[in-house]
Amino acid sequence: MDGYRYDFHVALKELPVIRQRGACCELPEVDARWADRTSELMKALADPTRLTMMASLWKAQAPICICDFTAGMDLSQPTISHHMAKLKEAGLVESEKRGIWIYYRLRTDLAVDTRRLLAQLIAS
Amino acid sequence: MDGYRYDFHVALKELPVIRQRGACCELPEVDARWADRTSELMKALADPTRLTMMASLWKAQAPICICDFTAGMDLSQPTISHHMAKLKEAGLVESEKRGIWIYYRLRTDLAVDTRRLLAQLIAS
DNA sequence: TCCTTCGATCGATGGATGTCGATGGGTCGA
DNA sequence: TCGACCCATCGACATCCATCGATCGAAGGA
Repeated sequence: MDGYRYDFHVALKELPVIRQRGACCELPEVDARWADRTSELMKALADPTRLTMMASLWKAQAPICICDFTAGMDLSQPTISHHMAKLKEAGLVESEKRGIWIYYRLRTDLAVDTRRLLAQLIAS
Repeated sequence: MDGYRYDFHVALKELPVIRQRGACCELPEVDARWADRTSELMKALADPTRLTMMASLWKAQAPICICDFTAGMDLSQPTISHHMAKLKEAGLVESEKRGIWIYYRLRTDLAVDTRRLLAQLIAS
């Protein structure tokens, strides 16, 4: 690990900071747009139903008819539709109509970062 | 890429499924406990303030006094405290008192998966 | 042309969540 | 001992969100 940085296991007593009451220190720079964008992605994944949908699509590596989710998950059809719409709005999935059925799949143009994140998430 | 799996770019017309009205197909198995546990983690990260806190702690690689967050972020002191409590409840950070100050840092015993996830998230 | 199935949308509802002011306990310098 | 500072907690409030029943348009078989 980089010797110029503190290790995770650094003890508090080794802190080189001399505190004064009423005086605070600088924080590392964090891009606000990154935080907003990333929190939107996290919100899209912050639900067990949507996570299950994403994992199913990831594992299937193929489009899945939404009727299969409706039949296989213990939720009403409007709720399933609502969750899938959220995933679509977040840019994670896309849909295609085929007769009376609508198939969903992972966006084929997912960002590499996003795909790596999903791999990390679902493989764990 | 693994030839035994469908590529992400598989076209819908190549689907080997013959649909019948009223009949649905099986979904890939997804562990419900995984979904619940992971969604809790996503919830903890589904807020720009908390993401900024996590990124700060990650980048600093050192404990940070919560007074620095209170001074540096445009939110009230109770709100900052509330968000940090959420991160703590999610098992992402730990705290230690030092005089009148309280320092937070990433949990030293973070799961490897969780740490990899954070690295993936914050590096992007 | 009817009737069934599929799936999105609407409206309502109960619960979760982000935010803040007020308060109180803890710590330490004067 | 007193006052200033740090920070968690509480209560209140507005907003967001997951869920469902009802409804409607689209597609296609009978």
